[in-house]
Amino acid sequence: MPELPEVETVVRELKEALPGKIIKTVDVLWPKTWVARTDRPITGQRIERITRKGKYILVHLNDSVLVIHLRMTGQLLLANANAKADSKHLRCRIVFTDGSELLFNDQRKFGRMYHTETPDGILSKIGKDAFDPYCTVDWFVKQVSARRTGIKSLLLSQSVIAGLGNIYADESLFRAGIHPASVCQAVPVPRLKRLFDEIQYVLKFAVSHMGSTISDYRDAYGNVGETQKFFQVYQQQGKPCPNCGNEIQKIRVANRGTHVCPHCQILYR
DNA sequence: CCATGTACCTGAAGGC
DNA sequence: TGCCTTCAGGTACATG
Repeated sequence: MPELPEVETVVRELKEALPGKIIKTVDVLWPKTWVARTDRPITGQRIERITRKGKYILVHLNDSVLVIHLRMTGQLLLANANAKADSKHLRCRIVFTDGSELLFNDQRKFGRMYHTETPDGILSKIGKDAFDPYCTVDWFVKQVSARRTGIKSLLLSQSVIAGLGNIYADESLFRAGIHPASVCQAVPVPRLKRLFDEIQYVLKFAVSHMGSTISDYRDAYGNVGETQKFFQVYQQQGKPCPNCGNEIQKIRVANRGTHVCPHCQILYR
């Protein structure tokens, strides 16, 4: 489900609602959801601030950090809002001393909440967040042009740019005119620069439209996103390409469903 | 280093 | 109706 724009939308809402709250209790309803990597008690801790790197949400407490990944179907919902707990898929409930709650729903149970003192152990495995000021076009080109892997595979790996998933990788590659199965090293530098710009555009556009809802994604207030109304290739197979009118194809790249216009997107190998 | 397959899970959709 | 297969926004890990 959630890629950078969806996670960013939730983070912006949590930033408004959570700082200052004190954790009273944590109820874990599906044990694998909660990964304790510290012995420090979470109860009694105060929320200082909320940050994000790639698709990870960091809830900074006064004495530890809660690192959350929503994976495919995770939802963080602020109770007391118009969002109600979907009790069937509720995996974790954090209750605050003021009576409000943060609920973690997750139909497929892939999502995780890591309680740790050292979030770097998790975050150092991924590259730079797409919106990190140090994630520049020159840095991106240098990283990508040195690799021999497939371009879509690299974008999905989070190892260079963190935040893209299947939707925005397909949309960015389409806008840049690069076939997803292209080999990184073979893509001309001007094309890579274009790709960097399109990634920035696609992600910012999606943030400004509150992310995409295919089925499960909801923001912290239970609202759906709007970006799915603007997809150019994702789930548009069989429809005409907005550029050339040829049919959008659905193929398999990096073992993922991949949407492509074979006419507009050049295969570099 | 890289590609591929599998595992983790539930549920919707399509074929028969 | 029901049974079976496939697929889904993500990532970690094992195996060549």
